[in-house]
Amino acid sequence: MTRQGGLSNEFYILLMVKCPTCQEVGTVTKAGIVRGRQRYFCKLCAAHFAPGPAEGKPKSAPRHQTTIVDLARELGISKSTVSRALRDQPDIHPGTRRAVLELAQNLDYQPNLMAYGLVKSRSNVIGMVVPEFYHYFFPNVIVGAQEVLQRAGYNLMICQSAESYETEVANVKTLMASRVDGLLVSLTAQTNNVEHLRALARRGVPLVFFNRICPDLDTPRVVVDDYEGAFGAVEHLIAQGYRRIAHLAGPPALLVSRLRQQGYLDALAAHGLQPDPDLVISYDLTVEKARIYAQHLLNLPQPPDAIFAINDPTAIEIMLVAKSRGVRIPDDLAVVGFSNDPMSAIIEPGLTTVAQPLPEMGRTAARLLLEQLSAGDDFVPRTEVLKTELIVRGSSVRGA
Amino acid sequence: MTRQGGLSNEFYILLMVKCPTCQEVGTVTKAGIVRGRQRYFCKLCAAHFAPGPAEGKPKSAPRHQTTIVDLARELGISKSTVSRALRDQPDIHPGTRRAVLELAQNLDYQPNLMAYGLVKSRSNVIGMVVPEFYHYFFPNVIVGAQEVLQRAGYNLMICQSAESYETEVANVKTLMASRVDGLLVSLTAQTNNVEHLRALARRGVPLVFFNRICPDLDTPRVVVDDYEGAFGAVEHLIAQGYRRIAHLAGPPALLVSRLRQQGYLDALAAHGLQPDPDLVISYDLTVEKARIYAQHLLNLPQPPDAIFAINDPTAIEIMLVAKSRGVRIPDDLAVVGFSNDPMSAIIEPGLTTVAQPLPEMGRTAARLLLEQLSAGDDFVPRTEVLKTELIVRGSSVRGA
DNA sequence: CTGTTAGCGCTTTCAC
DNA sequence: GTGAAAGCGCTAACAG
Repeated sequence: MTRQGGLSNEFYILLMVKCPTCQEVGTVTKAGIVRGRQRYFCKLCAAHFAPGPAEGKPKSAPRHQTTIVDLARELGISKSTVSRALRDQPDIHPGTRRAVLELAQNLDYQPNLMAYGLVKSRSNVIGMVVPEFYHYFFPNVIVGAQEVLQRAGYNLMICQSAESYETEVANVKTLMASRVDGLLVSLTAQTNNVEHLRALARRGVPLVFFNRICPDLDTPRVVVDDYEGAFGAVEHLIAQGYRRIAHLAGPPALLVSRLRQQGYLDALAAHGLQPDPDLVISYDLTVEKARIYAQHLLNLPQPPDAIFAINDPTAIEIMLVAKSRGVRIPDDLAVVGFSNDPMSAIIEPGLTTVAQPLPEMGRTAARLLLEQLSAGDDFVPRTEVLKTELIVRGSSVRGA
Repeated sequence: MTRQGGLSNEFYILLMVKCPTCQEVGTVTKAGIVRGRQRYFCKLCAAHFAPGPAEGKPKSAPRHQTTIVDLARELGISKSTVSRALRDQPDIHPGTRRAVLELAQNLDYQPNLMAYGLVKSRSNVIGMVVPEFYHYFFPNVIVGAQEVLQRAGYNLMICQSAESYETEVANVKTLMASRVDGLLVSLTAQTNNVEHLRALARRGVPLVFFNRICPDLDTPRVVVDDYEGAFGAVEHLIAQGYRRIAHLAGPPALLVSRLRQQGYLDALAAHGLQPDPDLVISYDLTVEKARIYAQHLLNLPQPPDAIFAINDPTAIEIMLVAKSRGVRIPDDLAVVGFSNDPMSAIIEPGLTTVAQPLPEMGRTAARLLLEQLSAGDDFVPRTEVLKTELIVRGSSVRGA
């Protein structure tokens, strides 16, 4: 019996004590675990922390899952009749149906989706590929997508590409091996070859991109109005009196980056501000780089008086750097992010940010996929553009 | 052609403009989209935002996925030989193997995992049921679990029970219908009937609990040392001179809650402090309730001078409430959380918290499952206890 | 209304 | 070395 956890030792004890978990006082009859600080659990609770007794373990596990053949045999009818009864088909004797349903219930029958999928050539599983799900963004999109898909009888299989192109390709491959019925994809920041996806699209595999969409593929897409959101955010900064506005942008490979950057530039232009190339930096969205570029911007001979960041994690990193240097926000420096990550409400001052309807993005992507699934070749791909909303907080309002 | 997004209108334009996306200047030849603020995209970019032309769309999609029969036919050999070649079995002519592998490559053959699963009675999919994945906690556990499982050739199918018992039961059912090879489970806060899981355990379905474990089931488990972590956190508060220490606890249904609470109580006792029942409140982990109870505690005739919270979201809510009332942290009130959510480093003052090795928890749970998968009935369940670490920040250190 | 038959894509004896 | 045949659990004609 090996142990990998942080445990040190274990032995049997017999002692009158109070169990720290359930408060029961009595004789400790089971293995207790000794750690730096000694604790004695009651029988029940000790069992949770000690290796199980393997007592009642059925040696030859009755691993068998009930099948329709079992039901048929039991009822003395054919398996096709069982199948029909189970799927509520018209031509079936009510009595038979009732009997089947009842037995299925009793024997805890669960249809084997693999067998079902094999004959129907569909898995009822949707694959999803996201770059990461550490942050606020993707988990919330996933939640929305799952809501819609679940309701439609689909399961979600989620893979994270970890912002790696190779992993993304591998993920897609794995999902296709599982014969997912469709794919929800948000590209990595380094994906510029989309042959792995183009091949699927060509083959007719339903494909929906969201957020990190693929410009070269004629598939449905869900995005927020990044351009508009960025434009509005920068316009807000200008309205607040900031003039030397920098932009910490994402990698140009992402359309999102390009659109937000263009929104930034156009907003400056619209208000007669000359863009300064020194104030626009594209980076790879890693925390370390965010810190470095924030430092860099603040070290400039003529530092910016405001920074519009590609997203909230970036903006927050900027704020932390600024604060650590004694740069006052928003007096010396305004900061605006993108996403309305909960952190933006927590940090002080609050971070002004462009909110995106995340679960709605997931829901929309899922709906688009379902539509495509049912419409088949008649489906005409389209792009859904969701609205953003500027959330103004202290980081961009002087004297607030 | 219907539109659901926030779009208003669309029409065709012909104009010399600069595309806001790619900067290309030229004649706009494609559908542009008019919004509140007008924008004209270049041909390429416009395509992203306009409904696709459905031009090159192959009407009768060659949806067919290559099978081993295709390969066999093409090579004039039997499908069994192809099967053997594909899975690198011994008795096969090197030349045949090479030919098969090459053709498979060319025809982009992907084994059908459903068919494979059907004959092997295994899906190579692991199911996971988590209460939520909005917060920091579960996504990070998932990442760790996925890392290990992926490497072992398994896919993860994740369901969220949304802290609802019924949903949890439904999730487990769905996953079992997909014939997942094993289950990674973290219970909802309201699950006190575990028959749905006991049935699986009895049937020999590999089952690992993590974090929100099930005390009544003799399965492998992964937890952090909640008792110890809580004890240490409260001991720290005492060392800092706080004496009237409250505890905002989780629902007693969760062992995690009970253990942390006991750690709290024992730490008080160990330092000769009398626990005050008014200062211990169990709640359901919803934000609204956190706020209410935080208010309640601060409204007490004799309010606490410190609060140990069941987790970081709770602690942060407490801090927000305190700050909004002008209660100074840590002078008037110390706060300690549990989890080391990134927010705890962002909020001011920084939140002292008990860090848990999240991805490690996922990895350990996955490893335990894999072990069980390969050991079968010989597997002896055990509980892995991971270490916590107290991260001391400003919220609990006076004059810091 | 129900049973029979074939087959989804793959692995696996068992022959040759 | 390779092929033929059976079968995983289920659905879907096609007969009765």
